[in-house]
Amino acid sequence: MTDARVTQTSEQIRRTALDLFATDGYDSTSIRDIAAAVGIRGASFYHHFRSKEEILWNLTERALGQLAESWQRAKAELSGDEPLEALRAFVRTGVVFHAEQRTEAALINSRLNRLSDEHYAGAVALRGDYERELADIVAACVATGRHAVPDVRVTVYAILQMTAAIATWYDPEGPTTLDELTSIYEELAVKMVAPA
Amino acid sequence: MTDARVTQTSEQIRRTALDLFATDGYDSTSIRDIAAAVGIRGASFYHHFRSKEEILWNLTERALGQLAESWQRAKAELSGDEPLEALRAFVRTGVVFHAEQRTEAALINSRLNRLSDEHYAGAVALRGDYERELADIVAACVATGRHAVPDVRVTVYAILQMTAAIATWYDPEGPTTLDELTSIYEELAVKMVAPA
DNA sequence: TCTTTTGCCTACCAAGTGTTAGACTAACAC
DNA sequence: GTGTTAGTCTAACACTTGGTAGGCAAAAGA
Repeated sequence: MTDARVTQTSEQIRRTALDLFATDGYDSTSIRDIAAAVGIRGASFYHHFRSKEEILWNLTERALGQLAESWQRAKAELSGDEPLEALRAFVRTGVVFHAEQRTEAALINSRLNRLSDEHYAGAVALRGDYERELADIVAACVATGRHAVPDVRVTVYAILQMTAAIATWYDPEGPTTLDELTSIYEELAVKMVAPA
Repeated sequence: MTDARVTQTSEQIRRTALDLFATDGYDSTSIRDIAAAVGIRGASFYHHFRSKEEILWNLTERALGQLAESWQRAKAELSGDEPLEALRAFVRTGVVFHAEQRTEAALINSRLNRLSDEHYAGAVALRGDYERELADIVAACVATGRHAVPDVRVTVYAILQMTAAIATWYDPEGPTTLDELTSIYEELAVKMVAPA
């Protein structure tokens, strides 16, 4: 058994654990809960993962990777270097991720501190990379002179977190479609960097 | 022992529990953890509270009450009925609350779902009242014709949640003072309702 | 003074926790 | 066929969980 191993069962465990962690929280989800939902016994879980923390990290790393990757893809498709377009694209991918991958988002937006020290540091670093992307964009917007912001750092947090919160309330069956949601958020973000 | 009872020890238990819930989470804080931090044994906790859930609800209700109350106070001091001033005041009190009462904020911004069904419903109702206050303000802004917003409901969530998130990152020792923070957020919120 | 209440204690309970040991079966490699 | 591996199982370990029973000392009320 290696870490990278991906079998049918281990993948099913991952999916199930992700769901349960997102719904009930990491602490109140037991190995036996996960195993039962997959149709095996608790002990068999340990054939696929070394510990409960390992699967948490495994899922967290994946989720952070997906978020970063979706932004990198969008970034690559960006033509020209108009920073406002980058801002729009960044917000768009953020909204889509948090609305579509709500369980993954719930994981990375909440208790990272259940991870071991190294893994926690790793997660914080990955999240920091992502945050820095937005900080650079906002700074570039301001640098054009055509936009202004009361404080770059705080504005970045505000944009990041109003986006992240989508995962906690968005309902695909609700009154707002994903398309509407992305354009609403794009507009809000653009307004936030509007000249004073 | 009644619910409303407030003694020295029970107050100390409340404070300690609030801290531990905010730091470690409700699930991973045991009655014995709380008791030990207060200097009593686990069993003595039950002299002051009927159950673990009771103290969670007790703290949650207080925190929601404090938030609502601080807004009601600010609202009462509002002169004139310029809705933009109300928006500024609402954001201001929200920022101050989430920056100063970070532990209380952490409690109400996370797992309300550990509450019993009735208490959960109560908490959601209280939060709903608070949210509706902002919704009314934003709607009033739009109604003047001098402001516009892509979508009232979503904008309300965005403002509410960028504010709530302050509790997770704000550091009083950090580079931004509370005064600066409030004016940054006021400005951001005002921009968000700027005419399109 | 006697009685009640307050506030804490020790000791316990039943259930659940993450995790390990060791055995078994089925499939695959040679 | 033989050896190895994957994947599961039962059983257990040591410990923690929320909560209870009942007792004991000090204070308060009569």
